[in-house]
Amino acid sequence: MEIAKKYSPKDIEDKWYEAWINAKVFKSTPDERESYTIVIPPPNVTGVLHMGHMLNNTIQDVLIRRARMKGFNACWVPGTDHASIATEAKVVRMLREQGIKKSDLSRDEFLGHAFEWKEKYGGIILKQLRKLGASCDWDRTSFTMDPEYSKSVIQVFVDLYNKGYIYRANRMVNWDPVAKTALSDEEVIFKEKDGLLYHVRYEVEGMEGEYLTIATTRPETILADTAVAVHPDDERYKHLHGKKAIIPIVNRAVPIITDDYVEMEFGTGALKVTPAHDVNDYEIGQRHELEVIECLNDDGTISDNFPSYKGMDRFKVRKQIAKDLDASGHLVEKKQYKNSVGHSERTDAVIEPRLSLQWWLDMKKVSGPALDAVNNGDVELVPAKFINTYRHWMENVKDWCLSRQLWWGHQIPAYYIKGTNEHVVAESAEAALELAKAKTGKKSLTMADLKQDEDVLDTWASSWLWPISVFKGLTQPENEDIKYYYPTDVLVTAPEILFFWVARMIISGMEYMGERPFKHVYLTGIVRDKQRRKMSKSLGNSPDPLDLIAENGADGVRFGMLFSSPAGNDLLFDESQVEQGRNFANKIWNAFRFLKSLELSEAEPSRREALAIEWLKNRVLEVGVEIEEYYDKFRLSDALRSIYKLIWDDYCSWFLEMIKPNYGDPISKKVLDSAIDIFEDLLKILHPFMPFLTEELYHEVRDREEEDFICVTQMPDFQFEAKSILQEMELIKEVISAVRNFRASKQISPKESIELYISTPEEKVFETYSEILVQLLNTSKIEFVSEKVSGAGSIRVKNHEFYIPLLNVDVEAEKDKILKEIEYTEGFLKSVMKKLSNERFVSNAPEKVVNLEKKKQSDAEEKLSLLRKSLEELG
RNA sequence: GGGUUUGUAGCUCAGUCGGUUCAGAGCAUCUGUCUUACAAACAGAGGGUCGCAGGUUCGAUUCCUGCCAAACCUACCA
Repeated sequence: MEIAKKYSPKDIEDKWYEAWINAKVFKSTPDERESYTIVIPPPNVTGVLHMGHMLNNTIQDVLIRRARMKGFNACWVPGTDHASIATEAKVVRMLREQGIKKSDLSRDEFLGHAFEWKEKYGGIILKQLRKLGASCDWDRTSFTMDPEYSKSVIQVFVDLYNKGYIYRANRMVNWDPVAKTALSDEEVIFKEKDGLLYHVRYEVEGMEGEYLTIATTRPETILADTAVAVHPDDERYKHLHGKKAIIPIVNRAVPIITDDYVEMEFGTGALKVTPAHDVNDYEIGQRHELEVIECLNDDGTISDNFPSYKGMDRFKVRKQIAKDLDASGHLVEKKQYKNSVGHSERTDAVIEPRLSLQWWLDMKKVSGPALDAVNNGDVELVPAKFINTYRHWMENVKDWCLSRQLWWGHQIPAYYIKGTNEHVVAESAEAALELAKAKTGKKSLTMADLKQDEDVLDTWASSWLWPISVFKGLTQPENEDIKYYYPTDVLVTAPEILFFWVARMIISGMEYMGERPFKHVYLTGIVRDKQRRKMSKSLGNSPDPLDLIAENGADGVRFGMLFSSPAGNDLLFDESQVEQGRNFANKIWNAFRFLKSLELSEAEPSRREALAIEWLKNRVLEVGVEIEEYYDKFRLSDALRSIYKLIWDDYCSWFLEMIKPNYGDPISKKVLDSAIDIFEDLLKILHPFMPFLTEELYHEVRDREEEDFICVTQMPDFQFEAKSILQEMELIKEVISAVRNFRASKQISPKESIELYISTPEEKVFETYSEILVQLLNTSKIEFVSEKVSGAGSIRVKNHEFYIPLLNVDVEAEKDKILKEIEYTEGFLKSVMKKLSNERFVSNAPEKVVNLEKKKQSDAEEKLSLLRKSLEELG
């Protein structure tokens, strides 16, 4: 049968993925083997595959496939996150397009639409992951709003509440006026923005003509000012202490207060205080018991209390008020000013600090064990440099705002008792009713007297349970799965969500399982383009992963992603790397084609063939050990690089050339069998990185049943001990390169055979390998000599000298070459001698080092005499 | 502002508990070759005062200090 000249992934990849799924090879159930577990960082249910996912999931797949082949019971749990804000926003937009307003719907109606949307469009990303070859146990696919998962989220909330860790309080929160919800600190992204710093003067009450000038970036909040603050030691303003200032526009008199928070050097040294709309002002307000006036609605427009501006958007009002202040002579100046402004992670809206009543988790109460777990290495971060960041965050952790003013999510299980200020927290309405009866002493209470909190929980307050709840560890605490799979082995995720998610999973793991949720956290880099720009939709610099796969095959893309991305380093994605992967696949394909093309003979292996096989076997062991070490350190790109070179250089460039029969000749069946055995080992080693190609070839290179999959075979055992053949072959390879180089420089065609004369103290070695030299150098004759051969060019490798007869020997060029070598060696010897004649070196340096220098000396001297002799012989 | 990390060939990165084989790899570049598995290939070659300046040492790319540059995290500077 004719085998295609080029590897064509598209015919092959879908075929094997289907075969794997049908045979359920990725399915895992607890058994007597040791488990190796990875839980996928659940992508947003709204998500589509982007390059970041590709990197992330390729890494997970490599780790899980390798574990499977190392004899572990490997389990990779896939799933999606309900992503409350992002999904709700998407559903609201979809409804709006259909002419439906969210405000016209009841909660249940809205959720009905949302679930419908989720069923229809959600989880596309999981289907896309199959194209990548992800070997997930799809039967375990989880969703953070699955009924049982939800139950565990509520269970945890109730438990934390009962422990006194969760409380409800009116505080400054990060308000997203577009999504109309509170956000946690982690959901706020600060961006440098060019803005204006307005200097505005306020008249001092009772002192006509006396003004106090403040500086602000937000003149619109003037409406809600309730004080002006100066530093207590500021001489400029001492005469104003205790007076009042009149706020322009609203003409309200507010106290002039003193507070250390004010920096004298900044702006004018006077600060307008707006407790309702600024975090610091709020704190100042608390210290001075200031009135709190709100001027903004939850959507960022001016409230009805200020009729002349009511309903205007905060940014429009800023300009309008600046104009009005200018008109009334209160605006002193406007300065260009750069400051960092908080934006919503999900909607990109400018965050409005706002006072509101929310649920909070007291992080200090729960974070201790999680900090220890990382500090003492129980949870290992890879690369380790992230430990400091983690520690810093954990040591300064702030309370977590848990509630979100949304519908899509887990509704907070708090129930308010009508006609009272009381509430109860319980896992169900029925339980809540009982609690309420007990609390109020009123047995007559009914469901109608309870009203559940309208808000839902922050998404991360459900995904922080992921490694536990995908195994139902909270709802069925003693079940087989949780006992078997928890703790998981490695979490692969992006450093961006170290606090959002990783830290919180460790917290919940320690709190609810009393044990780390994972042993290792592999933090990937960010995928950037060649110019180091982050890949993003808005920049349009991100290739579509599915297109890439279609063009180059999943194996090629996987190779491209991992070939140059050490843990923790950003990945500068370049399609040429994917091409390199595609080329590599093709190279292997062609090696396979070669193996299949040979005619067979019954001959015994020649010495050349036997040596080649023996050498390669040892080489595979040597590199295999190296690869194992890389895996242990999660250095996947180094592991891949080693495999790449092992296959391309050692197997293809050297080994196959060594055993290649003369054109038209058959090959010994025994030799081919060995070559195929080793080829299969190489396929296994490569399989985690390039699963499709290796599966295909594993089935093609020898006849196999379809279900005899490479992905569930065991890795070869790498028991390596250094053997002399490895060193000797290195020397032979070096000689071969040197002779090829010589041929190239003399423009001798590879077709033209040459004679090779060798002058060496180790004739035996060259005698042994002579057949390999003949094969790879196209020599017609190899002879050992002790004298120079006349009419020949010469080359030297270490202390071996080689002569190759030439028709025209350029004696002068030969001399030049030797002179240059002499010059270099003399210089080298001189530097060695300088060291050795240094009294302090000889007496201080370790004996080993001194001996090495002495060896360098004798080697160099030997080489010099060899060179000088050659020079003499040339005349 | 605070903290962390990084600076080695054109690019992406290894490496050094200070001392042969230490200045490396892959890609890119250049030169030959359509050599009978593979031109998506083969055979070769060139390329770096290891960011800069000091210090410690017999010896520093490797340790220390300072400087310069970059990246990331973090912070309320109106």
